[in-house]
Amino acid sequence: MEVSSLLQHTVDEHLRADGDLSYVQFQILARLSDAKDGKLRMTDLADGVVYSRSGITYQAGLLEKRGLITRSPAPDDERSVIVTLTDAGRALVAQVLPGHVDVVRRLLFEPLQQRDLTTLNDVLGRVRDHMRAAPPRSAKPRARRGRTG
Amino acid sequence: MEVSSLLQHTVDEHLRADGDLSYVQFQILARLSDAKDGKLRMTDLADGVVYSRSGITYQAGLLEKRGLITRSPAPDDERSVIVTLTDAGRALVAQVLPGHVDVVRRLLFEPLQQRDLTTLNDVLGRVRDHMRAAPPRSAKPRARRGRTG
DNA sequence: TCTACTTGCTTCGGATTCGAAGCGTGCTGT
DNA sequence: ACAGCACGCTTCGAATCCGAAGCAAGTAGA
Repeated sequence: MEVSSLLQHTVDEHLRADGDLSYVQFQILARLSDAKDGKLRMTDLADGVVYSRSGITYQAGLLEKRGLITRSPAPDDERSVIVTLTDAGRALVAQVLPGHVDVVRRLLFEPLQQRDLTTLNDVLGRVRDHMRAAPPRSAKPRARRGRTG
Repeated sequence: MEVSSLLQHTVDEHLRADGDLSYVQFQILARLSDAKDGKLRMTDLADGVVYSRSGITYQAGLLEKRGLITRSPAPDDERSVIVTLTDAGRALVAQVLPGHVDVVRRLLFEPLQQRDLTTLNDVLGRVRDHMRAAPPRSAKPRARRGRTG
């Protein structure tokens, strides 16, 4: 619980310094950059980044303000919003990505052997399958956030 | 980046439902419960939980309001604040801990073999050492948080 | 068509977080 | 003793996040 937070913090810092992006914003842009045509629905972004829907709305607002993405209604489903990576957005990803990869490599991958990576991948895959098999989605409305004090 | 967040989310939910605690608050209480006499300085808590100092102050305020901890000046250093776990705090940890352990076991440890755990421990230890050896603490004051919009 | 339910997104309110700045306290060198 | 710096904590302002509630669009059944 300390390795992950130091890595997280370092990555955050690099992204902030090198492109004024939060990690979440970077994830969004990266996902778009991977997607066909650089287009995704809001929901797909949210599912990918584990965010709440409202969180994606918030971040998309920020990214749109900066001209890194655009939002437009989907032609086939009037409810959906299609998020599109702009040229500026693509350029920013290209600018930040190498340094990001480098940071992660230096902090996480460098001390590992190929054997470790294989094992890690294996293990994480098993955990993922296990979670998918029995998703603990219950969200009982007990004991809300604010105490009534 | 999905395994960890689902685990995190599930753990959060359990702690909230079972003791109205955030994960961070649980970490603080657990750390105190491990400490000798149930006493720690604010700084030691912050270092353990990776928090900023101000974050610990905030959470300690909440926990103190609920009577789970107390804060008192350190006898040997007038600057320090000693956080002490109250009986109520200790009781709450005892109430929440079994379920917490159970959640983590079911989600994370169950699908793993003993061999995996050994490897994971090994690998994480190596990463940790690597990070400690070359701590990337720089915090350049470039590109602050708020854009001047 | 009308109703009820589902889906996709946004708005709103509140909680949590961080960093910078501030304030005492402790330490060191002169 | 005094100046200067380091340390420990809190306060403050702003950013980021989530869940509940709301709204619009789609879907299924009578």
